[in-house]
Amino acid sequence: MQRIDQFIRSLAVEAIRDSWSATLPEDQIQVQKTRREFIGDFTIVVFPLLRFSRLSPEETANALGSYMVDQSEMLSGFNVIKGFLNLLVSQKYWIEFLNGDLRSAVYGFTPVHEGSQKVMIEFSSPNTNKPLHLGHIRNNLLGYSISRILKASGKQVRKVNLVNDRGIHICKSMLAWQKFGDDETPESSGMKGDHLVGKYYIKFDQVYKSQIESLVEEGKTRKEAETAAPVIEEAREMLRKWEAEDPEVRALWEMMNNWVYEGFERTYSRLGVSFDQTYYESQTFKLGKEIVQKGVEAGVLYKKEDGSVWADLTDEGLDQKLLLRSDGTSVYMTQDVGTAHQRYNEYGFDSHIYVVGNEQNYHFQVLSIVLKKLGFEWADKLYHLSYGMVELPEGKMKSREGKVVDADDLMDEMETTARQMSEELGKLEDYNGEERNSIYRQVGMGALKYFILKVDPKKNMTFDPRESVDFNGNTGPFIQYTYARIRSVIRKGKGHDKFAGEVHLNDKEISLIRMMYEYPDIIGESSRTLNPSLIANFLYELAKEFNQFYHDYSILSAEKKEEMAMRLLLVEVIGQIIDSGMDMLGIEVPERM
RNA sequence: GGUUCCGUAGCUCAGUUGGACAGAGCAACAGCCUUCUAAGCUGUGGGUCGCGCGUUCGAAUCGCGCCGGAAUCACCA
Repeated sequence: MQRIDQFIRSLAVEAIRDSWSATLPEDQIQVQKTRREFIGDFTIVVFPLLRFSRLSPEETANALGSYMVDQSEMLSGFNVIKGFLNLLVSQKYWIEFLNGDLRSAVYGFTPVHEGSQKVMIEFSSPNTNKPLHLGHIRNNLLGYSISRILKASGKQVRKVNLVNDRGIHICKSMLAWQKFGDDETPESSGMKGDHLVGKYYIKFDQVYKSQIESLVEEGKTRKEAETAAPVIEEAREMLRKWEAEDPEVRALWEMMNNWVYEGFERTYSRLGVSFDQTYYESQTFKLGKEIVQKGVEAGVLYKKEDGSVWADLTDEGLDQKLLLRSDGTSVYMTQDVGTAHQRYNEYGFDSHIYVVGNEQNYHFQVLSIVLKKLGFEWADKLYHLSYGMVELPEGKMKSREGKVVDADDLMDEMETTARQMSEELGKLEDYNGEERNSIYRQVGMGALKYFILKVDPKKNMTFDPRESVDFNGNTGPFIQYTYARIRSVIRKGKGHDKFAGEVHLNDKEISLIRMMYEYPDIIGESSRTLNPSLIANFLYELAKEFNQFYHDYSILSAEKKEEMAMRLLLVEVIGQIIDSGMDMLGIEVPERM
């Protein structure tokens, strides 16, 4: 069915040509939806047209309005307030739209086919020395949701994870376990593997700090003490052994990493995220060296006397960036050059998104420039989705001080709150334990996910635990509740939903249809800007509008049969959109709650 | 200091390409369940959109300059 806003644009162009002999492109016509406080569906702003009409704003709007309403039966009327022409769309159009496009289960979605654009998206990217925390949750939820949104807008999406499984930080946990662990394992301690390893990471830090203090007391400067503390020297030694593939160190490393992976797997599965492919840094950290060497030969990079390789970025307003250490080993940047190259060759992406916090803005800025310098024409296909930090009401999270919100604990807490709330309301008493638990899980996770995804990714956000467990207002459970209400009505209205199209829509009904009319644009915009919050806020508005409708009008005891059938259809498609929209946020919706 | 990002109600956040008196939720107060799920709905109060200048018929939105905050500028990742 023809998009009515497009139609309005082209009709307006026609009107302007006929009335004032001016030809202008359609995108010059400003069409917006009419604000709530005025009567109408779409509004044309006529101020920009005054130079063609050479009339007052009111006269221009009136002339345009009467021409357009005369010409088309899709428009049923208009009114003019100041320089704004408010157009009414005919009942017929909205009814056909409801009975046509909106019925489709894939309304708003663009199908993916073989030739569709290929997008690779990297997210999560955890370190294997400690469990996941709130910051990782934002990363994972964003990455996963964006992958869903891209898919919905017709992209072939490949989700990848890059696990940072090697380096000095891992050695710290390993060393502390070796020294103080007494062969403790996840089995023997009953701890989740990632938490167990994290415990030794903290243990290392405590010992390290106390050693620094002793050295400072002995008269060393803090800086000296930080490099000379015995325990850090041991960790460095362990890293050297790791690099030299010392069998003992490698065995320990593998054992502890596997504990972590098992723990991560549980956290991921609970979060509902998954990957098509997982890369491990231990397998990719040497990549990029050859490319950098070629860059030196080609003269776009330069080598210092000590053998280290650098990129000179002063042309770009930046400084020098190291790409290979003097001992010939790679740094993070080198590795990313290598993995990007490898991924492009293997997958041939049209775009590659890195979901990484804004603390790495500089890194990705440099990465693009370096790749461009090296002559890769796909350098501009890389996109850093830079999201803001998650802060607590009392300030920043500090992982070494234990001032973090642990991912697993948080999920537990959300589910517990959902359980308490539900038990208080007592709505699921005829469900068995398993069914109830499933709903507590859905609601708890829905609250958490929505709370995080409703915020614009690029902004820093404050996570207030008190606020996050509030399930009223602009929250995931509010939308889930709306869905459950809808499903309940649908179940009761079965058999009364044969809608023929002979009906008069009231303002609330039109308003709902008009909101759903926008859904494809919302998906498009959120895909273009990689911003799930647009969908979250759209769903909230829709749910709120539905709840008002639900309060003001009866569906199952509508006056006429045809009206009831229309309302059942209307409500069903609202439910479908809530379902498909929440699915893009990675949130499940319950039949009951 | 350089670069990037942010500054909207007491708090948390919306506000597509500039458009009609700046919107929600939470918190506070007052109402609405013998009727489709009250995790809902309705109402009241609450703002110099950080400040100033400029562009424009029109600026929370665009430009410049300040003020305030965040991140980053390692032979760490």
